[in-house]
Amino acid sequence: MAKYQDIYNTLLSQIEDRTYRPGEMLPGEHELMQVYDASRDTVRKSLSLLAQNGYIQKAQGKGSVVLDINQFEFPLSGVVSFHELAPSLGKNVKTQVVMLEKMHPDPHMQENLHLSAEEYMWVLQRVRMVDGEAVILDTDFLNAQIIPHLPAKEMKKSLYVYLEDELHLPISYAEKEITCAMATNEDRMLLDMKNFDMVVNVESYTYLDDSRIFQFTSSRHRPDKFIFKDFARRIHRI
Amino acid sequence: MAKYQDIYNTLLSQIEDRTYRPGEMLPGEHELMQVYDASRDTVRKSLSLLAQNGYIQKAQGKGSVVLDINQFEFPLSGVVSFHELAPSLGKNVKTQVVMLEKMHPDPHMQENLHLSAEEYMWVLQRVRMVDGEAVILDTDFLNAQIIPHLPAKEMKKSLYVYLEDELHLPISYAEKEITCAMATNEDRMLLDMKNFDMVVNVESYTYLDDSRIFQFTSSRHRPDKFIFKDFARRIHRI
DNA sequence: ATGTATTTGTACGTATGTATG
DNA sequence: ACATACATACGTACAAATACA
Repeated sequence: MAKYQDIYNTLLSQIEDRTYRPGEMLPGEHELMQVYDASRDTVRKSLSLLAQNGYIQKAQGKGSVVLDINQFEFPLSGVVSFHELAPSLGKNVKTQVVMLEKMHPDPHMQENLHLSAEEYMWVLQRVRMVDGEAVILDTDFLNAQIIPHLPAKEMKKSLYVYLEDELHLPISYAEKEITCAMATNEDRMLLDMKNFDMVVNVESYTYLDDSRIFQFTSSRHRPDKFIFKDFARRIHRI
Repeated sequence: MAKYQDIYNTLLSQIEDRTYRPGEMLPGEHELMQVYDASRDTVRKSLSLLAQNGYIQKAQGKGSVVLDINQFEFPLSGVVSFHELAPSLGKNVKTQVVMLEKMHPDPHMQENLHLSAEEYMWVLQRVRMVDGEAVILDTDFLNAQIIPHLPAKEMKKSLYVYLEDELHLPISYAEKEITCAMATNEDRMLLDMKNFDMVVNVESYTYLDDSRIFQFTSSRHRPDKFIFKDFARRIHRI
């Protein structure tokens, strides 16, 4: 763990446990240098990370103020798995594995995962139950050349925990696309759709450190249970 | 313009005009130091910005590879206004101003915009037409203490251009929340809803450099015309 | 209104560590 | 084993914005 990451994690914990409350100023950079026995460069890296992720706002001549956002759950924002954010939902959350198969990709998935027809992919389908209702249908397609084994019992917990902690795969970044779609028969079979006739479809492509794609996921949500929160800084060009 | 921003903008232009194509490597940091007569620190700041925004992927020991995303439009991602992204939609786009009024905020908006009952806010309602169909209903609530005048004719173009170029307001960051909602009578009156009975509602809170909130926006989209793309890097904690 | 101290922003230099080829 | 490239960390200096006496 690099020093600047240590400082980032410590400050983040202190923001989350309200040692530093929204509206309050963080200690200045010089003070943090002394507290953590670090150079200004290192302290500034940590603060920049906090600012990027929406925890603080920096202001020249003033200091860094703690923002009062990020106090709620941040479903789907960033590259976060369902089980990582489940605790913050504070609900009764369960996962049912509907399908787990190794197969050849069809032409569409060959393109999505950059596979040839002879190679293999995993297809993992899971239903997410919140408070006893089936409200999310996740279908994952994984490059089986990168992930040879996928134990079914692990999949009831977190795919990401298995990939990172067991396989030490360096998950790096993701592209996501959110759209609406009409509910399919599969949606109606596997989800408690009530009277809704649409779903929110979140498609994501996940990449490793070396920019290899290893996962494509379609996550279909019942519309009343869907929420996406985002924090973004404005980028001024020219 | 700081040097690192210059380098960022130059490299970004070169990525967009395909001087550097997806899959290709950028020049190494030492080469960029010579090209731009800059220190390594400065070059690295530029590259980090490109990586944050999804244009390149850096890899220790290898270099920086250009990613092939961000080639499409990025609707709503980041803090971007409708008119800024309209050209990338490449469609026939028009805006109708439905309402522009200065009034006192109700209790709900007093809380959203941090206003007292005696202060004023602007309410700006606009319908976005794409290819002749009314598909987006934007309702903006703006702190009238920060923005005293709001000329109606400017609003047919871009609110953000007016706020930044005319008023020099330092727009800094935004929180957004995407949910689904049943279409209201207002939605059905102002939008071409076809047979859809739901809308996608994007609520956003926009802040200035000093963390003052100055805008709350509700943007209601017909579901078949809604798309949101996101790029996110995984943050590893502890 | 002015000057001074404080705080963050930018830029440069140097050294060492780590991953890749 | 070696060279290359990025990552981290330390230092210094000055600029720009802010706060305050």
